[in-house]
Amino acid sequence: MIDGSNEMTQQRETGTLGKLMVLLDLVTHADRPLRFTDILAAGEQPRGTLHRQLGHLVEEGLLEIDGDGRYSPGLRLLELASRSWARNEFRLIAEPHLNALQQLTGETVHLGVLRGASVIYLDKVEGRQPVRMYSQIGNASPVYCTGVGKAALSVLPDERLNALIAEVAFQRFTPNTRTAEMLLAEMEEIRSTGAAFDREEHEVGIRCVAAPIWSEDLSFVGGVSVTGPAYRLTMERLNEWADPVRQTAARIMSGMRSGLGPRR
Amino acid sequence: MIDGSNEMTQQRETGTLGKLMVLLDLVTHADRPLRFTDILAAGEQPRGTLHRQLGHLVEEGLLEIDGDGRYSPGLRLLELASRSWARNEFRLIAEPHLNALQQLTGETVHLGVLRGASVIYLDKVEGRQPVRMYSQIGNASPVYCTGVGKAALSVLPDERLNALIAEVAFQRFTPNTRTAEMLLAEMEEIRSTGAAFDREEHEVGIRCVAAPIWSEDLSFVGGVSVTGPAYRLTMERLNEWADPVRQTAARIMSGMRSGLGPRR
DNA sequence: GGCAGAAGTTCCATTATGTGGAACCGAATT
DNA sequence: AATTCGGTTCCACATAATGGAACTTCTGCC
Repeated sequence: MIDGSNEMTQQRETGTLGKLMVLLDLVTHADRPLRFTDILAAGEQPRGTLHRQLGHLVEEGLLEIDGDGRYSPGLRLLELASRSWARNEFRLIAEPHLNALQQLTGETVHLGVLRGASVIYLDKVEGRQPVRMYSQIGNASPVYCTGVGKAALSVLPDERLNALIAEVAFQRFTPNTRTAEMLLAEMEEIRSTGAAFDREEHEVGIRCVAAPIWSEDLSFVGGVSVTGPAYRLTMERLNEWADPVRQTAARIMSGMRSGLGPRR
Repeated sequence: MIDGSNEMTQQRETGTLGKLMVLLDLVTHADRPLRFTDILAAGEQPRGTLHRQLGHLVEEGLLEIDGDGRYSPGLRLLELASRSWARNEFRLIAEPHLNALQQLTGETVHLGVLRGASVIYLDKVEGRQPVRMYSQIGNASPVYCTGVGKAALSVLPDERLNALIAEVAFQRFTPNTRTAEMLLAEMEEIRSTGAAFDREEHEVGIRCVAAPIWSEDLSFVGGVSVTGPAYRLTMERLNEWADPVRQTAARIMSGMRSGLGPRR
């Protein structure tokens, strides 16, 4: 595995499971239930094979099929994830600190983890909003345009950083979205200050300040952030909050070391 | 497949996937990260086999392994579930009605679906409390001691009802928890009134009233409920709310029929 | 420090499982 | 009645999973 050029060598090394996961991804990523033919057309597998594979996934509850033969994600996924979330050590350690940060700032606080080239949100604490919106938890967002993502990148060694950036397709979400070059340039600043800003780079009108969280061996990299509407979160305000955010990150890391965190 | 006695015939019919799911379940159900040996001791597979299987699951992100070689559920599960939840048709249809019911009662409203002998909570709307998403969502509870569960059972044909009850191991959570016989006896009442009560049967001090929701072909069975502390939810209060709960269920069903629901 | 035992990893001949082309079915469509 | 389309079933074949055993790496423990 320590062959310098690890380019795209890792394609499909999980045998049967890999093929099934491709299907699962296909169905969960679709914005509507898919018919057998739709999936067949995706070209992954021949008819007979596909039919059996889908059958197995349905049997296990990972997919569901309705009367019209349309496939959607199954409840089993929720069940598995629920447990996975409830018992996640990192999240449990972070929870009280996130709450404290929310109280202090009054804005929404996020906890995220780097996974491949995406940030997965592990937790979210909002104020008293009566209206609950899209939960966000479990949601995967691109690294390069989220505070947590940029913060996480900043602690990676150059080698891993470059490898990761190389495999990302940069998409322009707002006029402020970073390109690969801009992102790399920004790393220096983030490394020295220990805080990353999202200046409406993912969504117009949304700003955020984030700090990285990482395990010693970098097997684990993530971050914590405060997010809010630009009209409330002026840049001065964001700067003010950089410090509490960094402190929160520091406390979580200290909890990980002393606690049950991913240690060696 | 149409062999009248479909008893326990369905064991392990999903080949390789089935074996992997057993492992996934094992790890997600454990209350701590498991070592290789722990899983080996569960006796499912011989060493070599198990090693490769775990490797594949880790590779796909369904499991994670820390520096100490301890396995826990992976982030990929959250990612998959998040999408599955966000786009769930049934949940989307129900959402506004759940909110309305919450407003009306001021108590916590749940939306659940029957899956095997468990109720999986699909959504939860609480009052002003900072919403902890996933606190309950995806959670699997026994059918026989939750309002939603009992409501759901009441719309099943006797045959399916009996089969289901036969395979459940009844556990006594509180002095009020129903036995199989009591549950069956109660069905008559629930069927005629269209409402099911949980009179502190799952947790002491918690009551709830629920109404069933089902698709015509019964491919889908669930329910909606209002839950709260016994001191606020007196039995008279619960009776008062039976009607709005039934109405909410009716509205959701009507939404399913006209909307994109699981129709034929 | 070195030894013993346990925990974890790798190997590879065997075989069970998944594969996929082709035939089949049934319900819409013309 | 004939045709197409979406879905399901079948079965000889190839591939991927299996699992026993050998090997390596970690842990104390003396």
